[in-house]
Amino acid sequence: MDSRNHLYLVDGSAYIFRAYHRLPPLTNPQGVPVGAVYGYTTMLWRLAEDLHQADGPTHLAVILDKGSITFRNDLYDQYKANRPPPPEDLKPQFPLIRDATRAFSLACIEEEGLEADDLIASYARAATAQGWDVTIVSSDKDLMQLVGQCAQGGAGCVDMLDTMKNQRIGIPEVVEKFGVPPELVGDVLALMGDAVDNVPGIRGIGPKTATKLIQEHGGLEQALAAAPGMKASKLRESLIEQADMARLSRQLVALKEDCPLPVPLEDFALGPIPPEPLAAFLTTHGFTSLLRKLGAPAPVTASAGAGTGESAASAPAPVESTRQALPTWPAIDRDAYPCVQTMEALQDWIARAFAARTVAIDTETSALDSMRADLVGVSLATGAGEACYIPLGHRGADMFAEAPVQIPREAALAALKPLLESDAVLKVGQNIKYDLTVLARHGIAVAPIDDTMVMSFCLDAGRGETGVAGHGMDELASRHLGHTTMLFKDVCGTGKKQISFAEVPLADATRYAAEDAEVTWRLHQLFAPRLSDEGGTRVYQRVDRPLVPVVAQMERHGIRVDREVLAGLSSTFATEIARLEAVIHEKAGGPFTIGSPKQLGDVLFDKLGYKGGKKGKSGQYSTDQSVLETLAGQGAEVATLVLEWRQLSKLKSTYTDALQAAINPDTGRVHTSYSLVGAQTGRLSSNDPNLQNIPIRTEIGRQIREAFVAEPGHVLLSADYSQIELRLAAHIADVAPLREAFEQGEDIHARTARELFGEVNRDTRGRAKTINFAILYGISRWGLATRLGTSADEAQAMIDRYFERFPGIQRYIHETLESVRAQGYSETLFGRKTWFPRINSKTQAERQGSERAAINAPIQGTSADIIKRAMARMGPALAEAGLSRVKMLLQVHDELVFELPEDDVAKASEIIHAVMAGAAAPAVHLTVPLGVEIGVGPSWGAAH
DNA sequence: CGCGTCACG
DNA sequence: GACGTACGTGACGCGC
Repeated sequence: MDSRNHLYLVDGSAYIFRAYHRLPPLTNPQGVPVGAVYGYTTMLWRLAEDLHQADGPTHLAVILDKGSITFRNDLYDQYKANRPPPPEDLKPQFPLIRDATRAFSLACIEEEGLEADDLIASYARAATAQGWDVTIVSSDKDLMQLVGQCAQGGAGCVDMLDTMKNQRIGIPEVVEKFGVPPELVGDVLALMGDAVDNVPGIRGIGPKTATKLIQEHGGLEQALAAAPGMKASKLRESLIEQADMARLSRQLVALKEDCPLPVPLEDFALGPIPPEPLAAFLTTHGFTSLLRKLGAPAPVTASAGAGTGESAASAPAPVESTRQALPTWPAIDRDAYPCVQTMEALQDWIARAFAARTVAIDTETSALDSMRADLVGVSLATGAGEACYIPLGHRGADMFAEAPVQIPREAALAALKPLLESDAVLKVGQNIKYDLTVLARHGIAVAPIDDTMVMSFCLDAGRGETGVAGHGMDELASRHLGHTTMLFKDVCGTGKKQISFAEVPLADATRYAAEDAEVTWRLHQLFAPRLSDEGGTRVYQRVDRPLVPVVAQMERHGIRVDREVLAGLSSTFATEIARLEAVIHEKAGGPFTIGSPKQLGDVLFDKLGYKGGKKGKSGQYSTDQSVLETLAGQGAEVATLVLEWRQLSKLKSTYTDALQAAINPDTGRVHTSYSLVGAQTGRLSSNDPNLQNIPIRTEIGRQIREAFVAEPGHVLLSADYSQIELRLAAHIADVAPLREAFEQGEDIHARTARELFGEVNRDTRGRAKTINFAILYGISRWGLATRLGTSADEAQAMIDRYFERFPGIQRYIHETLESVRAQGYSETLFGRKTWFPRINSKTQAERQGSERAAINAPIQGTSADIIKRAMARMGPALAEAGLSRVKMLLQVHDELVFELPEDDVAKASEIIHAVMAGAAAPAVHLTVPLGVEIGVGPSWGAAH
């Protein structure tokens, strides 16, 4: 047993910010928000529990920030100037953090003019100098500079503990994160800067480049000194020009290790924790299950609700039950998984899965495209530490090596099929749509299913510091399980040396694949109760989960694309592009790369001397469409030519060339992949290729839609919601005149024009249309002014007029923002949440951006919910009408595209119309009708 | 890899 | 008073 002293330094301020964002907005019995306090309290509890462990704390102190002005502001007045003020419902929690610390009878240190980081650094140094070990409880990257410090004979060691991820951070973890040892972390930070603390760094250098430079040169000063000798580049210039900024940044990120210590180290010694003050604190705030653990009787009244406004049907459990229920699993041991190579072993696992009733599955394949990938193996997980890998298509490492022993693929799949199709066993996957598609190609219809990626999306859309919380497995494992997964590149490598999963040795493949299944299983255990506690059940169960197999089937159907039509367009475009290029070069007085905005800007504004060039932040002239149109309006023919060149280049490279390459050789069709978690509002997104942005607005682009065709004897049917977002705005904001107009089937923009201007003509209708859209997108007078070509004052007058005629809109905007500011998220009519972590940002642009997005999200999101409900119902409705030959192929936000036999058109139109128009009911009764327009034709173009 | 640009709803 | 910001996406080419 180690008798050395071990000091724990808790970075309290950083912790509560993270706890605040991760935990639901709980309140104590007095109605005071305590979500972050609760998280903090449980963290202290867990640390206190380690008190008797061999490696546990002998001394502990909580370090807090005090005030906001520190010596760093003397170095750089902009330091932390971008920091948003804490959210309103976090502010009252700060003093409670001190209360909580005192309740545990622990030391709490804060000093004016010093950041918590500096106090931590100074205490860490003092402690290690005396030979103590130190653990810093934080995940702050600045503090990673302190890790290690094991140097001078017998002195103590420093590591970090991220309690949220339950992860120890030692030298290897720091090297993994920064690519350099702790003593060089400050140099990397100085180059990359830090947007949150407003440390400038060097513009254009991010984490990758910063790490590379420090690795190569061994330090900041060395890198700066080497700059003049580098080959001419933007990077070289930046390093030379901004060297002083980098040096300033280096000072800002340096930790002050010689602060006077306000309280001597010895005073942090831990003894048994006196229960009385703690019990009183827990009682006051209604932390009942911790009270129970303490052995005190829980008061009956102390159950604080989550206060999310959910209906009684999904009444939240008592305050901390969600967190308290966190299972205590053993750490993931990826070396312990069996590789299933015999039929007997496989049958054993199938039996276990039937008994468990829930099995996580993951398929391993040879490619990312689920329509082209070959199945290489399947992994299963039935519990913590219970996972296996079943190799099915592994090869030898090279042409001379024998393939490893495997169950023949078809035999194994035949054995798995009853399990995967059994109603009695829930199959859980991370992005299970992929596995559904792969297995469907082998005749297996996997059901019923849950998807941890989609569950995460229903819980946490928009969450996370960047505003975009990832929902990928590696990120979820790290965030929720504190586990760092093996990465695909760890087993297959990257770039030229990348190998197919089929060539991975079975031992590695088993570690990787079975771990993924186990992680998925664990995530499912966490997410299922969270969904019911946090009110996400409704939208997950009723909207997104049913959609998964539907979308998988749409992807599998794909759409027929006529290669000849595309090739013809490509060649026409190529000729015209070449002609334009010649003329443009002639007018420019010499050749240049038209596709380079940089070169084009120089040609237009420097060489040809046109006026009106504006350089942006990057020092480059803007040459976007609006700029070129302005020039063209002033008679610059070259601008017109460039616009034409741009249009054709775009169409050729993005569509007519790329779509030909996207035709699947096996099916002869194009299969997009939809992301169910791509858009924060709940919309789908489409990729590889994106079939949601096929041209339609210009005649020349529209020709591309002619290439999307039906099979012989069939037609394409396009059904789209007309003005769905405006209709929803009229319903949600209760705008009587707009509702009435929709009921009467009036032209909605004309009606708006009549309300705003008193008369309807081409001009007023156009302006009204612009304003209607501005409302949906979250209005700003400047934005509207730009679109209308008027002054901001006139735009403001227009907005005032709009609010006056449609007071419901103003009320909606006000109430939506109030609610998002207080709760942190918006909600659609069907209960889908979108989080806006920057809604209270101090940076105006950031805050206003969030506000506009928050105004738009309930409308765009409700529209997304409605079409998703229609999609989920479409298959059964068509089947019931005997229309099983009708296939749904595409979704483009407010449009569905079907392929069907010509004979089915009349009957199918009726069903499709009914399903789409009625998709909100019965969950939501809309006070406006949903209009659906249907078109039919031999091609997508003709169906519009 | 970051940026500018542009295709869609 | 200014921010050449109206919301949400994905893909391409350029230049490093």
